[in-house]
Amino acid sequence: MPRITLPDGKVLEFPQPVTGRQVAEAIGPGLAKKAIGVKLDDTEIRDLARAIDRDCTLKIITAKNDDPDALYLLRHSAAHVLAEAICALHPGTKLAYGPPVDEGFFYDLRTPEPIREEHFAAIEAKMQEIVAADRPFVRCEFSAQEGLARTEGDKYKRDNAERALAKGDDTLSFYVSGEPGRDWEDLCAGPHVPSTGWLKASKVMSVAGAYWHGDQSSDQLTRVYGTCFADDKGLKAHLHRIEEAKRRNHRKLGKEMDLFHVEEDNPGQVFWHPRGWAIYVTLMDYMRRKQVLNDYQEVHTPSVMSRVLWEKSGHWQNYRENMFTTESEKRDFAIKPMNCPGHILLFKQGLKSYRDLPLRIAEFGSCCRNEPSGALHGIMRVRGFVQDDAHIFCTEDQVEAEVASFCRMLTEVYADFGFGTDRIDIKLATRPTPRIGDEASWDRAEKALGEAVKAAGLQYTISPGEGAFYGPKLEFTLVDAIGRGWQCGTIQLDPNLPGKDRLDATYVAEDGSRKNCVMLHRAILGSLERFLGILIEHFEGKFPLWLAPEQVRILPISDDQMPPARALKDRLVALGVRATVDEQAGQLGAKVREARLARVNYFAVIGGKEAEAGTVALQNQAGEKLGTLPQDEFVARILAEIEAKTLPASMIGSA
RNA sequence: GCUGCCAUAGCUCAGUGGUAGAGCACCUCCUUGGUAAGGAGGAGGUCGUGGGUUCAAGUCCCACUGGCAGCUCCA
Repeated sequence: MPRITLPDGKVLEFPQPVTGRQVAEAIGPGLAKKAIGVKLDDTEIRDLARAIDRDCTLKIITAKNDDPDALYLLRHSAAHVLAEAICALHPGTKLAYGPPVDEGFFYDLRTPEPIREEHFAAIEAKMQEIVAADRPFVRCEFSAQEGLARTEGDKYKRDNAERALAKGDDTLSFYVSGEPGRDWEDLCAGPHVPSTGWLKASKVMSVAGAYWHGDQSSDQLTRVYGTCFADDKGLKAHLHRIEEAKRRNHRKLGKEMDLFHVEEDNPGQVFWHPRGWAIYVTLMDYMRRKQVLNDYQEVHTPSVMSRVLWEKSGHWQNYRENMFTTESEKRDFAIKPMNCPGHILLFKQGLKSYRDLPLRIAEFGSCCRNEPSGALHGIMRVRGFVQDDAHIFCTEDQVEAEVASFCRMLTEVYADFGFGTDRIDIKLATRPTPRIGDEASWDRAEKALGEAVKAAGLQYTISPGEGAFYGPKLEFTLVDAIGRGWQCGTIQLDPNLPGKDRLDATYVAEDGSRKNCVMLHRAILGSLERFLGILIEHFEGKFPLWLAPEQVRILPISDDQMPPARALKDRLVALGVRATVDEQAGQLGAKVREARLARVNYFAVIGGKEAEAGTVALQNQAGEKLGTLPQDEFVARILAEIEAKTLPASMIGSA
């Protein structure tokens, strides 16, 4: 006698097991028509046609672009349609695995001939046929034995089936797209939408290689990516977002705006051009100021350190293949991939008292990591980079307060770049396996981090098992202007590295005894290179004034205004403003066009009238004409806007 | 690192086995102008590198390097 509780708290009672569809019908026929599945107890998504025989809470899932559960169902089902289409067009195709993912779904399979982009149109046409036929997804359940028999000779599906059984399932389910025995079927746990007709807004996106179970030594499969939305509108919006991402690509804008380049013979290391470096330095100066205000002390430690030190820190044993090494007079050295060992050595100079703690040591640490070539990506993932790194040496009792104050500093910083708390996603990564340390200290550590986030007035979710082997960590992900997430900030509790067995960082406690401190590894921007890449994409190269590489360009109308134009530029430069004069001969229209394309924030026109009156005619990057104003007023306005770190009008408010 | 795709002028790209092209940028000259392109001329290339097929290779084949996408990785 299932008692079913609806999201609004209403309870429906049924005399016998019911299907999701029957529940929907009981609520209303309109809803039943729109329903594509149900979610039980907020955890289990099920087919509409499956019977429910227990008490539960239930949500009817309808096809909506903003409901992750709906997208899950649609995409999982679309993966079947894709696979069926490929099987039809490429006989002999072996199916492996086809789950929904963040932006859509994929299907891993092995085809007799390689699938290429030129096949997409045919695959999509076939998919549309299947969708138009509006065939039902029919769940067929078999006993373990019968199910296994059905996968006989099919390496991948057999393996999937065995894994499902090993996991504890006692039956195996297949989904038929249509009529059992006649139409295409696939071993699949489900769930699926009621019929293929729901999958109108599907598209094949790309093709890539993948390995069976992600194992490089295993079979190479073809992974075909697709996506699916509730309707055309959702699909179009998605395709538009992809176009947006292309337009904002930092590699493209970096070239276009002359910010940096990477040499073909030196992959993974950035050559910063004057304009890019101007932003970089601004970022660094800004963080330096923030750190001072938050009681950090800036230091600088060596880039190359002896193997002896890396052995003590454990990096030589555990991180070797990611380090660039060198040698001198028969001794091995490594370029630092991290700053923590150096900071501990620095901490250990002189005797530290409990009165010195917490001690916050910051460094714009230039690190090199020998990343695999395939991982490199523009300036986002490089082999040489600088972190806004700092280590907080403290006692276990001080951890919570330190983490809370870090959270406050971090939200202030992010807000200055236009990421308000609604654009920060916080995860608490908890104890992994394997790990070191006893359960009680993990309990305390995880609790301290969680409480600290709350104390800072923020919310977090748990990321189970994702902590470092030595301690839990918080990870801060920024959501950019087009909704993409970028993990930047982090704070990790580490009792290991400063511990007795590693670098042994101690202080004299109140009772005169020596105690080991714990340390917090923390960064807000992460890698400056990567953060700048994120900013380029977030702002589409149209930086807020305080960050912009060229803040003001002065446009004289003719050579006669060159002297006053240069004088105004010199005045601005002396005040720390990044200002230039367009010295080219040419018409004003051309100069305005170039200034806008170069994403200069403000351009100040000086013609005969302005020169005489000591004014400028002002326009901004967006093309808004801001009128004619006295030069004094203009200068004051620029300085005020830099000081206020005003964000571009288009970036204010959340998306 | 693995798989697939890609590599032509500073940039964006065309060139489908038979004499290397366009637009923009650059240089020179003319033009001194009022808010998104004034005009004329010029220079610019070992077609990523190395091998092979061919009478002939930017074009076809192989390897390497780099880039892109995905995988994997990110103690």
